Amino acid sequence: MATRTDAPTRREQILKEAARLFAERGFHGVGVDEIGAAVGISGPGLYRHFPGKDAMLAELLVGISGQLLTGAKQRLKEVDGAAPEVVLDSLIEGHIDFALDDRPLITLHDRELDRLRDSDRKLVRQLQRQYVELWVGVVRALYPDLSEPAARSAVHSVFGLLNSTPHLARSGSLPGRATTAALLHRMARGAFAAAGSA
Amino acid sequence: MATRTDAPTRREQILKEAARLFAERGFHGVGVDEIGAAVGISGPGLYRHFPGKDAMLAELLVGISGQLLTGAKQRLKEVDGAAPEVVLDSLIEGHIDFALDDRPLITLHDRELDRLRDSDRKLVRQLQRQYVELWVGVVRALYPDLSEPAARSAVHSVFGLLNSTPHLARSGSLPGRATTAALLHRMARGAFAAAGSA
DNA sequence: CCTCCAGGTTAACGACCGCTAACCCCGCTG
DNA sequence: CAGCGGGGTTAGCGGTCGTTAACCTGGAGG
Repeated sequence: MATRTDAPTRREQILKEAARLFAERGFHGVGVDEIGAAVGISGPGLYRHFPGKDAMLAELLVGISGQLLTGAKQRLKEVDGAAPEVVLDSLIEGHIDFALDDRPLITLHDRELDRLRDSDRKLVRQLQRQYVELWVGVVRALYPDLSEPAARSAVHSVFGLLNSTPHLARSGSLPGRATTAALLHRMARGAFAAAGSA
Repeated sequence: MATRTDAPTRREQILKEAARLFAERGFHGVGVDEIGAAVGISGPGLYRHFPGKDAMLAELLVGISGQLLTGAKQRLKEVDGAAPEVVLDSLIEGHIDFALDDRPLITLHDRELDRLRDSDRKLVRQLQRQYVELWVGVVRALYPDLSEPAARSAVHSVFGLLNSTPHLARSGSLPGRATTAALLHRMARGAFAAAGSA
């Protein structure tokens, strides 16, 4: 993992603030002036960096889906040949890291997809589908009795479980990141195990 | 359960269609004209039934939260004194029924809360909190080793799991309502069990 | 038969929002 | 030092949206 140390570019600032605002108030609920104000410039100045408001959302959603997918592929390669439990644990860990570190993006990811242009939406959906199918393969390797539709449903449901992190913030004082991550990990494993014992 | 057989009133039609549209395109993404068109009247005719667009959303969200809470209380009364497993199963069953039968409402429920007036939002949050606390009590009765914050996190996460039903529709042809419900139920139990074995 | 009202209609207003136009400033570079 | 381009600014246009105003209509009640 090549951790960035240099200062974020203006584009990156904008994307980050836009993600936060979109997650908080919805795509249509945020004006370009607010996004500009959040990075210290005002309104139309954004158009020096993006062709339009839609483009920001598109770049965010494509970026998320791509990151999730390539991260998962990377992890699959790293643990290549290991037992299915190990592979699944790695996938779960990766998803939890993402859900805990980029909550606004996780929120956007399944909330604002329909606000995209057709071509962008197709791309995002394709990336998402690949990500899901990757999980489905691993889950079925671990629980061969699970039918493919059932495995797919189970994967989607576990995503729902892991992506609940934004709600955890609001509720009572989460007891430290590591503890929360461990709890989520256990629950995901437990959910899959229960799904597998048809 | 007193099942309704009489025709739905116009108000109810409007609420139903508004829920569907809000879930599909977001509160700000739907115009009053579209809501009107969905029930066969046009635009400002809605104002004979609601004081404004916000009021529709408010009534929907308050309604959902209230229904979930009173339904759960009802179930608690029905199985009063039973073993904790039985009580939890009943809660899970109720939530799954709701998630499968009223997907648009489930979607709205955690997506558009911030679009409400302060007073309405407070009310909804209070109802939601009561619902959560009711679950937390049952979960902790069944898994006494679980700390209260952990139990609360677990409950929120299982809600995320159960509320993933809208995503199941999009993906592959869910194999019948009963099968899906059974799968979700098993997974929820498995997730709680895994959370409980700290 | 007249009245009235619930429940519609269309027209239009005012606010807001995304985006463009026109202009400006400043730090490079030849 | 001239020029120029990246990255800002403000003013304003065009369209959309929520809401109100004014008007209409069919059926129930006295």
